[in-house]
Amino acid sequence: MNLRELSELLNLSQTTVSRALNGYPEVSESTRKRVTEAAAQHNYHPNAGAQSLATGRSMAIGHVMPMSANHEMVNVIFADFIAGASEIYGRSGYRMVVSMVDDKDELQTYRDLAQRRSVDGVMVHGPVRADPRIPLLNSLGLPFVVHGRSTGVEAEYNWLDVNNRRAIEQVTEHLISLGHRRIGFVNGMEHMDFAFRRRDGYLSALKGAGIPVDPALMQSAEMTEPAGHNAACAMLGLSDPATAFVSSSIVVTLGIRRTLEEMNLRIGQDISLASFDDEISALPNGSPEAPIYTAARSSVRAAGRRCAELLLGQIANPTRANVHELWEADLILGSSTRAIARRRAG
Amino acid sequence: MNLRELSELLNLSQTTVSRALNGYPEVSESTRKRVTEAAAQHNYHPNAGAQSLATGRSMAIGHVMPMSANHEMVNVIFADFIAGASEIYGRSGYRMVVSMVDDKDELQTYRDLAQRRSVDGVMVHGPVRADPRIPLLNSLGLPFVVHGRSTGVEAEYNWLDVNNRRAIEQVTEHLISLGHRRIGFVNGMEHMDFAFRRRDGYLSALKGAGIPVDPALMQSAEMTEPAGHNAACAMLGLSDPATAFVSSSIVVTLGIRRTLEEMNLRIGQDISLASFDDEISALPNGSPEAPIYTAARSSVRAAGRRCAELLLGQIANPTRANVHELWEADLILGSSTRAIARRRAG
DNA sequence: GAGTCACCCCAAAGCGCTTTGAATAGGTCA
DNA sequence: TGACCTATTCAAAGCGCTTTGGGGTGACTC
Repeated sequence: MNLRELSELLNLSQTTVSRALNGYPEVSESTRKRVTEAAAQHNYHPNAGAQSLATGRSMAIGHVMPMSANHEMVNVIFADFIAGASEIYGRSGYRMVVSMVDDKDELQTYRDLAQRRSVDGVMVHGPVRADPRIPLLNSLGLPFVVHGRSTGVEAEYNWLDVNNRRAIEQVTEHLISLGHRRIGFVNGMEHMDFAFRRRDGYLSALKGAGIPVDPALMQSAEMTEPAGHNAACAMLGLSDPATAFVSSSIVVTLGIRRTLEEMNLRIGQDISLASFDDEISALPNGSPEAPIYTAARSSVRAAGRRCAELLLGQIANPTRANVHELWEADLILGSSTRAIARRRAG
Repeated sequence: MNLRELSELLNLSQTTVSRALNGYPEVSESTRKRVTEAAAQHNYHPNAGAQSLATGRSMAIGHVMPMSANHEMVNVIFADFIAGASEIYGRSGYRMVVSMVDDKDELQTYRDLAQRRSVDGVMVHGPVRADPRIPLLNSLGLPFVVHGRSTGVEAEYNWLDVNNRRAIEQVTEHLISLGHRRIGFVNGMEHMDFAFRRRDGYLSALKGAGIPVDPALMQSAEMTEPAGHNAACAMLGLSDPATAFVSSSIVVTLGIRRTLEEMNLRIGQDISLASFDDEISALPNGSPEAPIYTAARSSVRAAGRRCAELLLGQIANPTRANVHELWEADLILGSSTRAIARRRAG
């Protein structure tokens, strides 16, 4: 069933049927009703390719994930983010096209998307420092929103970011206020912009308290369970071991926790544990009343929703000024942090 | 830059340029070279909508996720699955379009996709028992592959499934062989086909060993960390408590583990823990040499790759007979299961 | 009763590509 | 030299939709 057939069926022109379906005013309510009913009855939906050819709009948003990011936690975060974004797209009739590409093909992928007009805009995930995608997309004229920011890019662009620096500064300050001075920092890969900023926050908190920086208490690695385990093993094995940890995600925290168990150390009592918490849906951090981990929390899914709104807004109104949103993370006090205690024997 | 402009630039007809780019034989190698070079230089890529209109193929695969499944673990699994599928799509020039839809709209979404011709095939995720999507897709004539199976659907269709029944039967048998008779089973939602089959496997292992079934040792809930925690609390609080657990995923196992810690029970020593392990990339189950959890393991990402291959094969050759693949999970023996021990005091 | 205005509807062009069927060159052979 | 291939290239139609620029019809005004 295509438009021509439908219009013949109704004894109307294609124009009228098209207008009726697309809500144009110059068609009477009675014919509109007749048309929409017939369309529903015969399950008519306009051909996507034809529509995009005729309108120049594809009604699709591109999400490009570099494969390398895939090995990490980013994968899980990505899932929650697109779940949020999808909600918004769905409401506005947009589809989401996801491509996972080799890093080396990534820029070419954007050029390709732009040239083929297969998407009306793109979402930029996991920005690194001086991210080359941003100037490229600006030059391509393809609307985009960055989830995060990129230090070292002076161009203007739409972004929504969590105040990663402040969030980690805050949890570190919290640990310091509890008396900790040997605080292990288990960070993500620091070429990623968010990890770079978190490092800043950690260092700034130490500096504010006059605590010397010990490189042995800082790790930068993929945000996985084993990475947390390794880091904790190393930092607890020091002659002057860590008494607390700041971790980059709940998954990393699970790895740290495994180390504590192996060493028979009790969370909260013997060692304090604070995290950045992306609110991954499968891994809730306890109940709202009784959070397990002290954390700086910010919902990835909510970010996905908002980024999608910003992007659709930009597409609807291309001359709109760029939007920048900096979200503060919520500080959640859980049972995993306590005033410093002497290490248990054993 | 479109085809017309490119052809004018080269002083060739659109036909010749199109054929040169699409590898048709009736164009000389010298002009083909000239054309491809000019196309690369001007970053020409054919307009997606026009191409799909002209060929009738959209070069896209649809992945529809019902929103309800979203709250669960399924989300994380979904991410790994599509990462695998993407690899295959990318190689063949296919794109992936993802829609997350309200459950009530799901069937309509498939009708819509088929009618609009916005995808050449779809992947069916998270089949439930007697899944209505399967007969619908069959009637729509849209090629599809089911990741899993659907008990109660007698129609023919392509599927790839893990032998969930046998996998859980095996880990349960393993626990029984270690002397456990009070084995808690923390399952996913049993309207999902995979969970239904796993239940079967659990029951069959008990039956084989002549162990009575205790409903208090069986839970069916979403596959989250808190669900594991709750189940473990309940089953360890019984007058005749569980001495071992079979869990439906590593995430659930983490919740069980939390309960054990709270109760000061040591994994492996005081309580045994076995899981189904989907090999989520962010949550590796220890190292290959030293797995933490005893588990039936099967890679979701590999399944994504294979399902994508099956689907593209079906599209390329629509008259091909349906393919059914049943994968056996690998039994991994970790340090979390041991011969039954008396409960520690305390 | 002619002119004016809404209101509703239509024919046809055009989006950028693929593909059919035909035309043009350049060689070969009798 | 002209007929006949073969190897290249081309003009034009068509995919299914939107949208421009009219046109007809009745009601209403003067």
